[in-house]
Amino acid sequence: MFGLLDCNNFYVSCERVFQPRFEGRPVVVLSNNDGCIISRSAEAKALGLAMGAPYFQVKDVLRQHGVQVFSSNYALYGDMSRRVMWYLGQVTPGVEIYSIDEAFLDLHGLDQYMQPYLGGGLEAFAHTIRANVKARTGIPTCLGVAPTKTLAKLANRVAKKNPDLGGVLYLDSAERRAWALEQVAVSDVWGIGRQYAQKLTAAGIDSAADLAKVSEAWARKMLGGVVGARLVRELQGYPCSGLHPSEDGTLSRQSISCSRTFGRPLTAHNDVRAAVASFLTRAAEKLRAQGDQAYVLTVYVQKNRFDPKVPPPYSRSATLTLPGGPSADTRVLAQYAGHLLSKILEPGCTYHKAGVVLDGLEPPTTGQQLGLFAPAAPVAEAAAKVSADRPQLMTTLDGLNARFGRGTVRLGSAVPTTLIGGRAPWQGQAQWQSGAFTTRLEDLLTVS
DNA sequence: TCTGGGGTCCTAGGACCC
DNA sequence: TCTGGGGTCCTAGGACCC
Repeated sequence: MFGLLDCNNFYVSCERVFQPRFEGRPVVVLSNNDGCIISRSAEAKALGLAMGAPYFQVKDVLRQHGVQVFSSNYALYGDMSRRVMWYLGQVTPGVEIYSIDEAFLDLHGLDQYMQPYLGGGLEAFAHTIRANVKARTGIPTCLGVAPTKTLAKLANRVAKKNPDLGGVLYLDSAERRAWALEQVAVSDVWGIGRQYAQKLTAAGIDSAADLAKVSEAWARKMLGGVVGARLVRELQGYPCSGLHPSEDGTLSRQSISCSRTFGRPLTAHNDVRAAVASFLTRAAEKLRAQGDQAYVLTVYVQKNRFDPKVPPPYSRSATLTLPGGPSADTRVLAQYAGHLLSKILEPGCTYHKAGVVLDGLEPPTTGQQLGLFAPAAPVAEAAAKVSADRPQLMTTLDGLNARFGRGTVRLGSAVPTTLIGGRAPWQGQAQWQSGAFTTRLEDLLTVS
């Protein structure tokens, strides 16, 4: 059996843990740059506020109903997430962290085992987990338990929609499974997005139960090949995907990116360059934190796609397989990024957003291979020289930034040449950010 | 004026090889 | 001029996820 534990309205719940006066009131959390709504309390949902709604379009509604607005505070959410995941790791044989607020649990063989302890077996165990997460972290959750991941997701969803279930649904019998499948619209099945939902309803497939009845060939044809076939099999109760435990409570990525919409449109290439250098710095930090090097680097810039005066294409990108071999050195990566950027920046263009992506991630190879396949290109030569010089520098830099705060020590190229209101020109708004209650000493709550 | 950010997996098609 | 079958690797793009 698989469990799927999902935190309810996670970001809103995190804010409420530290400011309980917002309990029972409508609350929303906004995306970066205070752009759109990314988390809503039940009360906010009841007001008709949609997920992803742009703030500027709904701000009157927010004000009218006295909705409490927060800018996103990832230092807080990330830390709360680690606490939840850590606890799950203590009580189950395997945890796959699926996202900041969701985890699959390995519950195989636990039903019999739990019976003598909890009487009700797995179902009672699920209730215990949920209660303990709430008691230890303050975060409310729902837990679906079923023979496949897809059914566990579905069970979780049904548990969320039916408060009488007490936050847990265990699909242990064919009858319960059939009932649960009837409750869920096909568009709400895990793996069915907008495009597929449209195709399916056009074909008269409206519920998850309908989808569970289609033939494999039909699923392959309509739902993107093998993915669709697996999805239907999983709905029928045959597992097609196992649990991939997250080692020591962290997630290891196959690609790492960092991108931002700028706080204001940027025209000066120097500003865009500094922004990209700072995004690259962040991406390289994440790369080293997971103990990898990157072999492939992509840089992209975007114009404003919402501006009718700007013709497509909105985005230009350039990708490079590092000629000097994989690297985790910010200086090396930044040099290549600057080079890639020169290929895609156009004079007189106004940019809205930029980003970097690191791919081809692998652990550092032992031994010195520098220079062996040394490329002739001047950029590569310069880059190789840089990384050979003081190889410990990145470790030192990460140590300093961990101790004294992110950005304490930076590359010169990532430092903005001008500041606007004390911030770099690419940094956005975060008008309503709460404190880093759990990770910054100055923000600790005081109890009087 | 203001519209997020970070991921995964799969398929198709081209280049190249024997 | 006609003309095979299989394999690998890479990239671009689509669809989906939270």
